[in-house]
Amino acid sequence: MLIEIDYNSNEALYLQVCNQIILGIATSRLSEGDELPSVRAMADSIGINMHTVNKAYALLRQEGYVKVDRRRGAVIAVSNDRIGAMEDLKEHLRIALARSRCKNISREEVHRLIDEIYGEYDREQEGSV
Amino acid sequence: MLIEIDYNSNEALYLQVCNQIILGIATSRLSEGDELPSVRAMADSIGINMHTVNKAYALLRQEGYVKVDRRRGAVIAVSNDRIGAMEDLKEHLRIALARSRCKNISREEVHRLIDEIYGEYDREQEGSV
DNA sequence: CCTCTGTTATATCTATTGTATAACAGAGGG
DNA sequence: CCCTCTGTTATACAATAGATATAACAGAGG
Repeated sequence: MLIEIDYNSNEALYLQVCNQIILGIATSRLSEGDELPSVRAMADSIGINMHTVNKAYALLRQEGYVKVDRRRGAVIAVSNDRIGAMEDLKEHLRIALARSRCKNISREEVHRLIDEIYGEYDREQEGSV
Repeated sequence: MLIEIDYNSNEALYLQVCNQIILGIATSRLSEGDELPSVRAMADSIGINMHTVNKAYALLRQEGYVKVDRRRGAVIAVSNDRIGAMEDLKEHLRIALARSRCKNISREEVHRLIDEIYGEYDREQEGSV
């Protein structure tokens, strides 16, 4: 899977890598059991340091998106800790929705936006694998 | 309005201040025209440095939640740049929903969560002012 | 004039981020 | 058995962000 780094973004490099892989899983461009490139290969291909990729992989493992074999490297393996994920999402939404509520974005508009994003996920899903 | 700092959080102090004020506006504990304490008074009351509060206020101004008079200090004044707010929300949701989708949280559950959070906003709204 | 406001300029310290070089242990292939 | 690849760890270094501290400035008002 292609990872693209935005150097103009104020988001840390290792988080960009992390998030793009999670997006890859959500859109089924990456599936359970798929192997990620080695930290060195990934670092080479996107032109950043090995340790930065290693930090991203370690975070992905900690958050339950990959498991790591000594030989196979990082393998997509999503743990289903639904309760924790639900709490994390709620905490994020609490502040994100507060911002949009201040800006007069209605609950219905948020619902529509959710559906729109899920639509994007499904659309990307078809053109892959 | 009472601001509470969580020193165990990994969120920056100035962001905690910023977010709690935005939550205050969303729940109508703060209303258009209300004056925030001066940066020095706020810093004193929550036990942090003046510059940290100043950074929070500057960010609130930049994101369009307050205006600043030389004499009155920071005053709640929400700009309604709906388009920008919508884009920001979408960008945040794209990655947040990807995470929850990986953890098998359904679109319907997200919709329910949205309503639940809006319920919290409305409930807090009644017991204030 | 004195006081309060946000703002700015320094300086200092710590933590985070990113890069760099190097080495280690385990697993597999020739 | 050796060579190579894997993640992992240990350093070191530079740059940036976060938080504190002291100090001063200009504007507005009593």
